[in-house]
Amino acid sequence: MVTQPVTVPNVERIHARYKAMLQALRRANYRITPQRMAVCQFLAETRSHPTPSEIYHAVKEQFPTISRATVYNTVAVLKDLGEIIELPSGGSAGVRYETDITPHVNLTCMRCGRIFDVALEDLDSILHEIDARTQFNVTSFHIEGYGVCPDCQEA
Amino acid sequence: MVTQPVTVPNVERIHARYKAMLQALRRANYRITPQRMAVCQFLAETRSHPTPSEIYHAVKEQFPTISRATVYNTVAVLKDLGEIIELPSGGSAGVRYETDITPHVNLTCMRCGRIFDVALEDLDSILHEIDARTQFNVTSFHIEGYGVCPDCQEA
DNA sequence: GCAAAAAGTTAGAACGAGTATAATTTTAGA
DNA sequence: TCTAAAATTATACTCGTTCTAACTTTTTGC
Ligand SMILES: [Mn+2]
Ligand SMILES: [Mn+2]
Ligand SMILES: [Zn+2]
Ligand SMILES: [Zn+2]
Repeated sequence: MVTQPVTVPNVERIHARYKAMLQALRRANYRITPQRMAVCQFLAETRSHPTPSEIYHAVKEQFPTISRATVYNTVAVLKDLGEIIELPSGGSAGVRYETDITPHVNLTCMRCGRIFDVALEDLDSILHEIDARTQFNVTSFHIEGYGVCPDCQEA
Repeated sequence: MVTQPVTVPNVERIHARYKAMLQALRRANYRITPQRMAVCQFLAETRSHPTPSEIYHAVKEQFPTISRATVYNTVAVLKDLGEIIELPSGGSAGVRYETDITPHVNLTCMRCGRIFDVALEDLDSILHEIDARTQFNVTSFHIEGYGVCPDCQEA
């Protein structure tokens, strides 16, 4: 039902994600800078699948001197570390970042542009089937659906 | 095994796809121009998931006066008609077009960049499950896997 | 502590995919 | 053949992303 499986209270989940991101940076010998902390904080809080520009503006409010280059650099590092996932985009739209790294399906509304999360069991049965049928070494995969969200169907 | 289910001989399949594209254009009252025929010809032949730029250069060899705008216009029309599918892309890479509209999974090799097709049964059982679990009206969806192809694993 | 080296941040330039525009050419149908 | 509508073309433009070089901060070695 276009909701995320809420098993952990939000405040705790956010804090856990934030700590995990910083921990991942530390483990890979990246330095923990105020800018990176601010970006991680925002990414841990949001559920909006933000674009780099949205991250930039959000962080800028609390941290007015941050530059776009730092945002791009930080998300690139977090992506390499597997803490966030880059969502491919079509046409001239920019990329978005997936901050919920638990396997799920993203449904993009072609009217309002929002992305909704759907938990689906057996997601990795797909991975197993691919493994069984190819010599390809698949490290990640994602499923995107496109259509019209409930809100936009009414209007 | 990173192959496409070859049920129809290639030459016939290509010709059938080509005719289907022109037919779709005609049905929707688009005019059949030499430029559109050349683009459709290339799209029917290729299995390379080409970018607009690759289409442009390929068609330019047989049709030196074609412009990029015409390529963009033509693929937009063919996409609207459902004859090709736009594959979202990450970062600064351009979109690619899926010319095989039968449901299958695309596996992208992160070393060599090639995209491989995998036929997978139960693809639309996923669609059904999404339907059952959401109010979202899903019109299309696709699955992409990322990893290392057999060739690149050896090297 | 102090200097040198390394890593990170920053503003702005550069790049390139994709879109918009307007003049010209071509098509389809009467 | 003639005409109106549609398509093609070169070009300008937009904007997301990457690159660059100067500057700042942090770490390292003495
Ligand atoms: Mn999501
Ligand atoms: Mn494919
Ligand atoms: Zn919507
Ligand atoms: Zn490869």
